[in-house]
Amino acid sequence: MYYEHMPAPRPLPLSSRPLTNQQSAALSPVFAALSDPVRLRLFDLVRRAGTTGVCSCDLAEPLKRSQPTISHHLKVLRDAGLVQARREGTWLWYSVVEESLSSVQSFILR
Amino acid sequence: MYYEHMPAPRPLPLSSRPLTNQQSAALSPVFAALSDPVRLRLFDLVRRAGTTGVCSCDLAEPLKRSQPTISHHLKVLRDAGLVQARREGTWLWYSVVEESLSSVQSFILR
DNA sequence: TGCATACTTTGACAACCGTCAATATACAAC
DNA sequence: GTTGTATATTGACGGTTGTCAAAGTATGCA
Repeated sequence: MYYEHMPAPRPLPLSSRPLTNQQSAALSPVFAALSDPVRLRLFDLVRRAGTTGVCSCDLAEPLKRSQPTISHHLKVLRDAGLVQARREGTWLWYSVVEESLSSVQSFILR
Repeated sequence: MYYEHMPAPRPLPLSSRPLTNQQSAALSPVFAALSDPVRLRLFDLVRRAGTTGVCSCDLAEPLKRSQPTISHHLKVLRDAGLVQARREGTWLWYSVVEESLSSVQSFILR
């Protein structure tokens, strides 16, 4: 029940304090990692591979980029904490880090 | 009720098709607009101003950047469709574009 | 017309980014 | 060891980005 003299609920659950310098400095690299179209598709392909993961050698061809370029982009995604690699013999299996997008999600709903 | 010969439901609601070239090209500018720490705080400040909006002149001081730099960042956010400006006399009132983060949200839940 | 305020554009600079060829490293099999 | 495959690193290239000072544009007011 509502009383007119009470404040109306906010339409969005905005956080009570502005984003701090540290918060934005921690969050922006995640956005930066996803700011390149090739990396977006790369992340999507890795995510589709699920827990099994995907071999980096299978990523260069669909993205039409050289092997060093794919390796570079995977490093950016790794440094941002979005994907991880597990070695199995000669191969590296890439998979997404679960909950790695939670900071982005929190910012959207902030 | 489950039958063993039926496929188990996926743990995440992954889209059935990989991200296309066009989709990633449309999405990456939004991430790019949020890939700078100053712009993240800028967007946050504008969002806090709600439908009233905020005057650009009140944004330079808290972010410790020159007025042309703030103007540049606001243009990036505008070009990405994240914020909009409404003129009122000499002032420009900036406010967020509602639902502008829905594409990011869709990608996260993809 | 002139002046003041709010904001944008221009131009310049260093730093960073995406890309690839070449090279290097890691691992497996022989 | 050597050879082959998978991946990473280096180095270089043009292009982009964040920043500010300076100049330009737009609006309001006298």
